[in-house]
Amino acid sequence: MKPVRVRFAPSPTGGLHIGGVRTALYNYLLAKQTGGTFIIRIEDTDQTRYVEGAEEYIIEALRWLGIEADESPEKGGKHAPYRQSERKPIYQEYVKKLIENGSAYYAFDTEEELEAMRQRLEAAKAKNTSYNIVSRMQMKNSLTLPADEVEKHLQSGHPYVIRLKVPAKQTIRFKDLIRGWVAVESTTLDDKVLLKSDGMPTYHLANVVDDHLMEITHVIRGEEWLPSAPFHVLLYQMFGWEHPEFAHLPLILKPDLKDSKGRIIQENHGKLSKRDAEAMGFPIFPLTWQGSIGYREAGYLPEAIINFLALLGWNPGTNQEIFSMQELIQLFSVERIGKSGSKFEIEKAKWFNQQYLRMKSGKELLPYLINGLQKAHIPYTQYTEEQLIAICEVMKERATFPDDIWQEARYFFEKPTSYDETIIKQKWNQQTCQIIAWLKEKFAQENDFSGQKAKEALHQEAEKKGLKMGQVMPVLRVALTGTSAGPDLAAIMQILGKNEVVERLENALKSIAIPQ
RNA sequence: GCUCCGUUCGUCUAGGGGUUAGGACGCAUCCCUUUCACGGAUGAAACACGGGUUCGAUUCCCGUACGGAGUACCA
Repeated sequence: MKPVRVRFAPSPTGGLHIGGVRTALYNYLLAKQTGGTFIIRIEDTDQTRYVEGAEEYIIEALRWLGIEADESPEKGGKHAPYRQSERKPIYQEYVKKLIENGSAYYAFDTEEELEAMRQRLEAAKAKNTSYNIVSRMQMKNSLTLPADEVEKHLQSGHPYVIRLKVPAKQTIRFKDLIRGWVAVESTTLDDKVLLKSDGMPTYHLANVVDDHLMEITHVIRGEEWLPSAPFHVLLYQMFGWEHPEFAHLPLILKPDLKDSKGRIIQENHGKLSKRDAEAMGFPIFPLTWQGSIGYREAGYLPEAIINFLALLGWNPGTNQEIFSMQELIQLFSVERIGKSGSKFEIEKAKWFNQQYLRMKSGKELLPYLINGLQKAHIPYTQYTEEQLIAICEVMKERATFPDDIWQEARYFFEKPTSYDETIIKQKWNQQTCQIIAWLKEKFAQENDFSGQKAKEALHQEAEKKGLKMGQVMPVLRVALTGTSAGPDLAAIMQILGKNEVVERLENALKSIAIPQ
């Protein structure tokens, strides 16, 4: 495939929605695969919705995920500026061409007049209540007003918009890379506003002009744009330009509400929204944004998010599930994107997270551990770096998130304050107590303590006393950690070290009463 | 309402005129294990419906139902 030029064009109206991330990802993958160019363009033509910091946030969020632009407002590029608000004169220049060739016209109607028109048409039970080929002849615009009056309005600074003059009886066809041929009758289209009264372009104008000027070859965007694609095709036609390829991505849908067993409590439909995500307890933004926790802060790894998102609507046709960004770049293809929306099931994302967590070495996990401990104000200076790495190694198999490493094993950092009652009731007795006491003495005298040796010693002693491992190991575990579950005891003792082990055994012997 | 789009296990999906309809997540059972987790094995679980076309349709065509998106001087 020839090198493509694609763009991700968000509005800086808030945090970057996870659906937007997937759109950016697909664009990025195609660009990198073809040796093409991935552009970030900021669509900030609605000044009323502009949010301070949103643009920086979007760039930073994509960067965290490993999606870096080749051309962007930050980086620049041969088609700068990449912020639409800075391109205002360009749109005005181009829309003039449309006026000149009769493809667009001035409209002077006030908001009240537009509302009146809608109500009139609704009352008349009209099928189409929009400003269109029929209704425009009743309105105040350069099609109905005499030329001199139009001129007068324009000169006097009377507010106006420029509207697209949708042609009569034309079938607009275009081929969508995902959906195939889409056809719409021009009669059903309305005369969209191209230039707003504040002189800013609407999405439709800005998008077409910029995509053409920036030599975009493939427009890959969400399905919510499919209904307006005919307008864009029309605009390309009117400008006398060839339109880029279109690919409209299926939507990401909200998941059903489920209980802990995965049974559906409530079936949900519709586009995933921030509200839904927050109500169901999973992030919607990559990074925390204005109090809404991000995937990063919730403990998701960027590789996992990328992998999960890549497979939400696309698949390579094989049974492979785990993909690095490099593999995705190699394997991605627009043809293999599905047509229907995908429900966003966070359980699968967690599974990916677990997979990627396990692939990391203890050393790679160390910063996550330290960060988590610091945040929770849990002291850890009693351990060397090697010991902390060993904790990561031993815990990562049973963790989904980095914080699980210490949350599932607090006993590494704090001596047990209570002991699992079930185990105590079942196995804490005269005999096992004796063994623990014996072990304590033995370890205390040991010069060359090791977890493995300690475990073996226990093994032998238990055998001598005619006890099974199943009777004595849980007792040792509960004495050492207070819990009944966790990693191999030899590993735990190794990390804890001789003194700590002896001390904890002593504490246990003192504080646990033998049940009657 | 109108326009456009869609529909394979609960979910993400593979497949495609003749298949025991495949995989993954989740769920269940068993094995491994001192335990939890990991791992392994097994299981329950799907072609929305109705008409065509055809020797044969889940696959192709047409309807219906259901779902979604759009319908702003928002993107």
